Amino acid sequence: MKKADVFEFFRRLAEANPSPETELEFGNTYQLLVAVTLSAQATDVGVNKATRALFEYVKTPQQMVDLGEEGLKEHIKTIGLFNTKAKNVIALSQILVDRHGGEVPADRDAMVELPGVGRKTANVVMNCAFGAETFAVDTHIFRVGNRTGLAKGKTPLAVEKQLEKKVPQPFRVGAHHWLILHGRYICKARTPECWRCPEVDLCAFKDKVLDRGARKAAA
DNA sequence: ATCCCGAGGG
DNA sequence: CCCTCTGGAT
Repeated sequence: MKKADVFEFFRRLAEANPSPETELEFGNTYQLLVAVTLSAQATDVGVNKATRALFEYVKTPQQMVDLGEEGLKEHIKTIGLFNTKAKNVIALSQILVDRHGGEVPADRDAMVELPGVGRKTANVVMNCAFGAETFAVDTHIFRVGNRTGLAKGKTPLAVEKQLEKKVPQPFRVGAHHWLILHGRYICKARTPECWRCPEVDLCAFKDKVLDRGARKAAA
C-alpha cells in the first residue's frame, strides 16, 4: 500500500473511532494481563463472562495465588485451554509477588519471561496499560495486514515489523485497536463485509465481496 | 467444520 | 516446522 494510502487508511479508522479501547474488561494492569492471557483461542465476550465474577475479589497477584489453581479453574472452565491457562496464571502471579513487588513490569522483555505470556500478550499490555507504540499481531491483525496490503508477512513477527515501519506517527498508539476492531467487525475471517468497509478503495484484497446480494445467491 | 486478541514444547 | 491444549459460538 502506498504511503499516502496508509495515512488515509488510518485517518478514516481514527475518524470513525477517536478513542479505541480493548473490549476485554479489567480494573487494573494486573487484571488486564490475566484477561489477555486467558483470551488465547477464546472470544472477548467469553473471557469477560468468566472474569466478571473472578475480578470482583481477585485484584492482585497475591489474591490470585490465594485462590489457587483449582479455584481459578472453576472460574474459567467455560474458556478453552483452561487447564494450561490456570496453571500459567497462578505461576505468573507467584512470580509477580516474588520478583516484581506484586506489580506488572512495564517492560516487554520482563513480561515475556512470565509463563503463558508471549510476545503478542506482552505487546497488548504494553500498549493498553503503558501507552507503548507496540503492535500486537493476533489473528485479526495478521489477516487484515496481509489482505489489505498494509503489512504483508508470513509470520506474525514479520507483520509486526512491517507495521512498525509503516504506521505513521499520529496513529501508532491506536493502530493496534483500530486494526483488531476492523478485523473483528468488518474484515472478518470467513465473510469480509467489503460492501460496508470504509477503506475498501484503498485495499489490495483480490476477492473483495462488494455485493451482499450476489454473495448470498452464490452461497 | 471453522473460528476465537496464543503459548509452549517437540 | 509441527502438535497439543480446550470450550463455546456460528
